[in-house]
Amino acid sequence: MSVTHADIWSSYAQAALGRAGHRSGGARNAVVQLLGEQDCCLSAQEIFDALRQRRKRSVGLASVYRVLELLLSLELVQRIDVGDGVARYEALDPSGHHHHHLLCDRCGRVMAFEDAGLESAIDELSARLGSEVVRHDVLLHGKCPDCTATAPGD
Amino acid sequence: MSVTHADIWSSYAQAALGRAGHRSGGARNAVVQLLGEQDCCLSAQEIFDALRQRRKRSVGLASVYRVLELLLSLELVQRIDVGDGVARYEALDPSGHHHHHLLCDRCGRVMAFEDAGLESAIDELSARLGSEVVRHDVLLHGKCPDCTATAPGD
DNA sequence: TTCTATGCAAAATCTTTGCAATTAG
DNA sequence: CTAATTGCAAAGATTTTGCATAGAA
Repeated sequence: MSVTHADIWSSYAQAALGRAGHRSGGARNAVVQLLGEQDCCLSAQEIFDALRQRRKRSVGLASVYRVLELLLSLELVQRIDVGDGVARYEALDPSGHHHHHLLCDRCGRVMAFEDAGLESAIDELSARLGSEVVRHDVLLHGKCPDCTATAPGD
Repeated sequence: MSVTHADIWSSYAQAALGRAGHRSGGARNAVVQLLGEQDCCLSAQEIFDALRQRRKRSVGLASVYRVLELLLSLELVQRIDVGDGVARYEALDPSGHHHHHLLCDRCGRVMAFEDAGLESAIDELSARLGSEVVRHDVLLHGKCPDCTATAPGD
């Protein structure tokens, strides 16, 4: 089996956790592994459900939240809020490479996309504002490609 | 007294509510009036507190939430989520003119800003994606001008 | 008069915290 | 052996809902 993208982030995260003085543990390893495998964000409940399916001994939901909080504090993951009252989390690429999100108002799906033009516009904007900007999130509301095809117009 | 910007949005919102078949009521009028006066977003609790101060008879927090839900469904307001677990709301300008938000990670303040370059980058992006994009939110994380001046670097 | 709007209280959600037991180093 | 990690249950916080009353048209 080859080294996957998932493994790369997981190893990176585990190393950062170790460097920060944290011990290893079953629940945290499982969450880190799962997050590394994702293409887009997951809620704590979704992580809990996914881990419950793949592991014998269940992971506590509280542990999921605690792991996410820890990963957030080390800036290993990012919190995404699409406005439905549920926080979602996704791995942060240490290279700074990142994507943004499209929320489909019809089917509720959250999709990732990238755009170089957007990045440079935000870079210029950051320079213009009298503020130190360390991160940015762009959320588009609309219809995903599937829903656009299925129900064009509205 | 002149016609303020606040009055313009309030009248517009009241007209839209009437057109949609809703009756007038004290709580809703107060929320609409308050939202019209704001330059940036407010949480339900902030709206509740502000109205409690200015009115004799208190407005129920549940009513605030119900009014906000109604205004959202008529697309008269927009919901903003900066990731602290509290939803914020602000009036939507019917002309489409809008701003975005900077969350100060140091003092927690949310500020509004506008940027034409950002808007055109998003317009081009929308055209490129195979999706109908109806709205977009940009959230910057960093330090507001005050905090940048007070505590540069970190 | 009729039906919406409102306030209060209870319920539902999502998230955090307390604590005892487990487990890594 | 020592201290961090974990799971469960309880507590918190935010938002929604039920219901009886007040109020608009």
